[in-house]
Amino acid sequence: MENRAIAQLLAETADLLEIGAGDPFRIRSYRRAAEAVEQSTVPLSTIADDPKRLLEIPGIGKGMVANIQSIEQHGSMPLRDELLTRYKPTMLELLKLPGMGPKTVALIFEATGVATVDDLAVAIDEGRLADLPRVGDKLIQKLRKGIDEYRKNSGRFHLDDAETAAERLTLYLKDFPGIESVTPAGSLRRGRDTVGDLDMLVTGPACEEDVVSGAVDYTAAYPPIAELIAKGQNKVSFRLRTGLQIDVRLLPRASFGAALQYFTGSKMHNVTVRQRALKRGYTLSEYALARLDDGTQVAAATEEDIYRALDLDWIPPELRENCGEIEAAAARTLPRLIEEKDIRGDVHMHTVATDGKNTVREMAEAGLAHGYEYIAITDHSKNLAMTFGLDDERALEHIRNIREVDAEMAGKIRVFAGIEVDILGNGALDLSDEVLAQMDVVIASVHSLFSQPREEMTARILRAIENPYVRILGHPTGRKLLQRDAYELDLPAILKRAAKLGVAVEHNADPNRLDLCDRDLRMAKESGCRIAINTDAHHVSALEKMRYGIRQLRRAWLTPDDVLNTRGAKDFLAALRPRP
DNA sequence: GCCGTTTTCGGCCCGACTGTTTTCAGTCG
Repeated sequence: MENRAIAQLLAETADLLEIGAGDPFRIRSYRRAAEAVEQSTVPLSTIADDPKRLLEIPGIGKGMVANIQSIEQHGSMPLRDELLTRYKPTMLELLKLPGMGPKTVALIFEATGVATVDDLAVAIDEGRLADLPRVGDKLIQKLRKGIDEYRKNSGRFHLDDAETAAERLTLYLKDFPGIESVTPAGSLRRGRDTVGDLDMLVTGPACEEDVVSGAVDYTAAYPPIAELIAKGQNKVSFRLRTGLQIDVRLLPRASFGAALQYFTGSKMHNVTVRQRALKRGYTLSEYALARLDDGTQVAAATEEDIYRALDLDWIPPELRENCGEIEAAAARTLPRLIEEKDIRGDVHMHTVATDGKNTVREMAEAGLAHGYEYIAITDHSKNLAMTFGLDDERALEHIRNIREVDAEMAGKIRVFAGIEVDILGNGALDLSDEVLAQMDVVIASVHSLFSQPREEMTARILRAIENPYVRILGHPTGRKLLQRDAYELDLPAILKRAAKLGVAVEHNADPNRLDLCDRDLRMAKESGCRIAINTDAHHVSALEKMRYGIRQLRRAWLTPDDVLNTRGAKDFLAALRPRP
């Protein structure tokens, strides 16, 4: 079974335990184990009969080894089976409704037998919840609304959309006298590939305790608010029409570092940091790190102060997932993560020759303006007819055009001639080897392979990268975030073969693709694969999207050495698979 | 159920807000 499926079963068990009012610490163990399994780069099915290796994973103990083995053998485990005799798996979707926690799910289920979202809607309409303790009109209205929302959207948002919403809100808030800074925290700051809601921290003289109510009122009056969810002393929560929920906290300057640390998370990172604080005789909250005995503040103004007081190096937000970053910060061995300024070339982009919006020259000038030393023009090949893809003849003409621009731009930026060549149904490529031989950069991309069985698609890709002219594998997972059309591929097998052949894998920085998630990127690195990041730009403005992809690389702990296009033009080409 | 610079038992993070209470439980992040 896939790691993701195993993790799903463990997380499900945690939810069921919670509905059954099980031991909270036991529940946490199941959650932690689910996360550990999900994040593991080793397919657990390959080591399920090796308890020693399973136990090496933090969060997996003896009990979980038995659970994982049972899942591998029977597709479930005793505890889950037992819980499912009492509860129904569909009850788990009820937990996703705002206002519905495990206690309420259990209460409603026991009183009315409601176990699905649809049942709940009917029960509300029939007034069957009216007599339940702790279920008043307000909660029923909230649930009714939550059901509508639940049916409408998936509830997560692309990074760029979240960032745009954050920027707009920032402009509004900064107009208020005494608000000095507005900072996104939460999963946006950690650079998750999608964000569920937006946490915004606001500080300045207007956020001091005695005057903050003015700024709170001003925040709650933000015109685009579609629904005000909560408004308290220093917190405002609301939803925009798009469905994006935003939580705004207004905090005094003196505790800003503690607040930023606290609200950046992740949850597990915070739990571990606070445990460390306790061991050292401190307690950590969103207001300060303080001594346990007399409450004296030790650090609060900046994140650096807080981490330092706990004998830790400052930890980049992208690493704060409790995946070893705290141990590394204690040992002073955090890596120097890759940054956007390390990238010296963008090596996948399109022009008017196919479905791009700008000319070769315009793309080159945009690359130059971006500070790049080189770009690669990689238009589509003919099989993607809807993009007016290039056949052999047009491809050769396109190369001549690119070489001309390259010559004109000499001394300023290099322009490589390339192609994004389509993989056909039998795994062959749709341009001749003679033409591919002329290209500096040949990207074989996983297109037009929808709804094929996993083995079939994997086999096609493996065959395609055997072609000696292929230097980069494009869209290696075919993933499109928030859509269901991602290919199900045997990624470990593909990465292993690509590493062997010297074929690099691309990481597409477009925020609705982000082809490789952080775990995939770690897997690529561990497989010995080379990685190239690019924007797949169809327009000059798309070069800006590089920053979103960089955050995924950072989340995977990658350094400049791990990424090919941190090298200069010559070294970049030399690091690709040698041409025949 | 996991874990160990107060180890094989006894711990396990912290606070705000809401709605339903008449002193607080449940949810959320």
